[in-house]
Amino acid sequence: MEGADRAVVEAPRSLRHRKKDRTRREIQAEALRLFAEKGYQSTTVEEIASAAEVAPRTFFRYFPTKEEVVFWSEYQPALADFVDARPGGEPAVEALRRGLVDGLAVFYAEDHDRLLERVTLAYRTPALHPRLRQQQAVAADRMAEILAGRLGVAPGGLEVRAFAAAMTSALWVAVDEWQAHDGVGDLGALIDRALGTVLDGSVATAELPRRARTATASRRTKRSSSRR
Amino acid sequence: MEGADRAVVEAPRSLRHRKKDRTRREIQAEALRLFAEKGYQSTTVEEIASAAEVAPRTFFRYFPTKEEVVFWSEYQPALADFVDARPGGEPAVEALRRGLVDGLAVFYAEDHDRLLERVTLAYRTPALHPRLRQQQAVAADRMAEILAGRLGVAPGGLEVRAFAAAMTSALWVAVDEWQAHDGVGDLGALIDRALGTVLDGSVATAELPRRARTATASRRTKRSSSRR
Amino acid sequence: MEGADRAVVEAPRSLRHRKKDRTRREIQAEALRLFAEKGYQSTTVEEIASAAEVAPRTFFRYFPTKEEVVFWSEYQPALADFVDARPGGEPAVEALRRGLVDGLAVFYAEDHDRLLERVTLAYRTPALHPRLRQQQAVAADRMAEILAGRLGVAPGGLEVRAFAAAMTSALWVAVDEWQAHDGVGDLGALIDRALGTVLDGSVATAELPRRARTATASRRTKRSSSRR
Amino acid sequence: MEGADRAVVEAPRSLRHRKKDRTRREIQAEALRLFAEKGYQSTTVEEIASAAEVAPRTFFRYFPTKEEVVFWSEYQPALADFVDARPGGEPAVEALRRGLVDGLAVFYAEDHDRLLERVTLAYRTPALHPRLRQQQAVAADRMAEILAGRLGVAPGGLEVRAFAAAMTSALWVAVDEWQAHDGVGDLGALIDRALGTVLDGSVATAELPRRARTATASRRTKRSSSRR
DNA sequence: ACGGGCGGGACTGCCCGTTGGT
DNA sequence: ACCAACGGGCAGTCCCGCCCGT
Repeated sequence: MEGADRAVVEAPRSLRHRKKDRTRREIQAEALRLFAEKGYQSTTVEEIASAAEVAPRTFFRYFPTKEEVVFWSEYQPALADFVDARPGGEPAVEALRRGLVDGLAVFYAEDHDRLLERVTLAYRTPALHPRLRQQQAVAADRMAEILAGRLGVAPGGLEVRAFAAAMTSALWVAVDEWQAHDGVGDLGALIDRALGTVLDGSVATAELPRRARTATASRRTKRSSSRR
Repeated sequence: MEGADRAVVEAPRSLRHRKKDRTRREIQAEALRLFAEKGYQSTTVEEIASAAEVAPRTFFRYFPTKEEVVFWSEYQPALADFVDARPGGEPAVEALRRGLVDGLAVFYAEDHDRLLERVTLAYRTPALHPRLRQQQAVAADRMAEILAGRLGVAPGGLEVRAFAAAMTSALWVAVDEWQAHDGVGDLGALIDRALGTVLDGSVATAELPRRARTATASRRTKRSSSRR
Repeated sequence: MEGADRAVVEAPRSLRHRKKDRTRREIQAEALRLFAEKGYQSTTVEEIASAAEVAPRTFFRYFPTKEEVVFWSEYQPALADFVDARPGGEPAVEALRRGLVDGLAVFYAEDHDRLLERVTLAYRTPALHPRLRQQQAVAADRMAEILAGRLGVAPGGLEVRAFAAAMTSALWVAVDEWQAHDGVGDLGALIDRALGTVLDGSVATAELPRRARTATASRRTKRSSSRR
Repeated sequence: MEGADRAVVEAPRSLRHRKKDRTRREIQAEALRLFAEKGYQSTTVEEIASAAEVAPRTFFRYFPTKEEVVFWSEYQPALADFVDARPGGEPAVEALRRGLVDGLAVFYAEDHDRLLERVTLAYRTPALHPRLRQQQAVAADRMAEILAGRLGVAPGGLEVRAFAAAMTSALWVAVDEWQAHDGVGDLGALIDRALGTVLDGSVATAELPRRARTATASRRTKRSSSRR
């Protein structure tokens, strides 16, 4: 019961704060609209500001960078927290897997379309990838902390960090796959497959079939840079 | 074995290219000197250019961005290639682990100090983290290709990508740990530990000790932002 | 003699004013601390405000500009007033010279270190030079008024203004010299030498030694910009 | 003969340079026009840029600050150089006085109106005073160098610097007086009076008439801040 | 009066397309 | 024909003003 409270019911903010949040939402809405219309790169902050009827200077008061307007959400989901909320009896990996699925329920519930819009925009805009990866890095750090907590070890240890980073990376591959199919398909199942692959060494211990060597070599040439 | 050769011995470039590389090295040397003196952020491209006695515009002809001057190396080692060069008989995970260690031998051999300087600069400069993570993402993609090749499956599959991403992430944690200790310590051993942690599931299946639950909960409040 | 008193003993301000002055001192103290740590330019008003635990807006209520926080002093000495306080029998130039020395006694007495800190900061920070020179200009105007009063002529006259400006300029050169040596050495003596040089014409009427002409000409090329 | 060359005939610049100078003149012309129309402060750089048909960014390539557009002149007169050009036989003070008058001849000759416009704008716009005073400070430093050269002493000496600063200050009072009367009247004569006042201690040694004391005191209240 | 929100203008840094000179 | 310089564009930061509510 208090668990639900913690996640959803916020203290009724002061009127001042409410107004600020409204402005922030307003700016984000206009920005996303413009991004959809003419692309992220070719939309300038000045255009966003004037569409939202604020001064350019004000835009930067609400969002420290242009990227942030894509990544901000009024209910910061913090996937890792759902892992933290799992009961203590579960093995770490189980808590991790189930915690993420718990989180997704909220994801799906709240404003599904807006969320999908932001995620696809982030994944499909090269200029946003740096920021996207930072998000992942933060998530990995957070995950390491939580895991360390569950296991009773120091959070800075190589093993914990490595494991947390590996899990988080696999997770994001699942999200990538999900958005690549425009959000159709069950994200939970994708995550299960992604994490599972790592956990049961099915891929790891497989041997190389005879003919594969050459196939690999020929594929090397058609790499393309995905930068910028 | 000739596979490894292919990665290292380059066709002797045309004289033209050699001259360009010399200029590139020159610019990089001046840039790294200035970065060490006054920091990455507070060194402007203009300063680098004038120190290297080229026009600012010319700087960008040699390096597409300011970041690149840190990441460029005349012998791009491409860790993934060393994995590719492992004999076909090995299980995938073994090839991966040993391939990386092979690569490190080259790393250590070639201009160890300059390399360490660039790596530590990249890891300790927040402004360079985005580019650093992109490097990792590219490595993960490459790894997925190679693994897919060895296993005879399509490189875009969720499972392969997830596994490759996970391994790569763990790898970079090891590198981070290594540079955090200023390059003392055996990078190979660190990598072994990092990858091993993921592969043998020791962390994954561990259960939560009795007292840990509460410790975790109490730790939640004192989170500090590690951004910027 | 009571003239001197008038300049120093202030009516005991209302309690309101006292509180304001205390806040002002508080802000100034934090600002000077930050300036010493990270330089004037790279310290933002916002940082100062938050260090002094006031709103940024409030900073500007106490100090009209960021510069002012360096130049403000709770006992504004107003050098010129000390000249004004000299007895009427003295020749103008004598009053001027002695008045300044009188003022310095107070300077030295009151919080010598804080004063030196502010003065050296002002002199060594290019961004503060404009404000510093304005200070000098105001002092020159005030001096012209006082001289005009002593001589019974209009204060706007060319001659009086020129003379006052000349004296004031020479005075500040002495101060500059003093701070350049970190405040060691007798400021009074430096001022005597500076003013004396102007008054006795020793420099003015000296002739050019034989060889100097060419030396001058050759020196012209190696001028370096001292700006910024 | 080469003396004249040095001052007037420049090496015929490359076409590139000529074009740059033309653009610079163009920007300055538009800026001064706008300043005259609507005042310095209320003219934005953006307006100037668009009037001159360049990008705002380009404005700053030509003039590092908005102030500079007022102070720049294609033939930098460098008053001090004219002092330097006086024959070696003259006493220093005589060279100084005559050198300045020599310089004025050129001033008057070249585009008198434009010059007067810039000078009056600078003197009558409080926002430009800081920059104006910096100009004076640079002139004083230059003067100290030249005097030191003529006298065969080090240019950093207190006496030389003090004397040079004093002379320069007096000089600028004369210029101020001149512009205050809209440029009518003989600037040369004003300068003679200003410098003369300092050199023959007429003001310095005068005694205070009986009644002056009180006059001074009463005047003290009506001081007004000339800031901003 | 005091804090806060907001606006605005100067200025900088990175990066890129174009053009003109050698 | 190349290639450096010129000019442009956009994000972002800082100082400081105005107006609002308290």
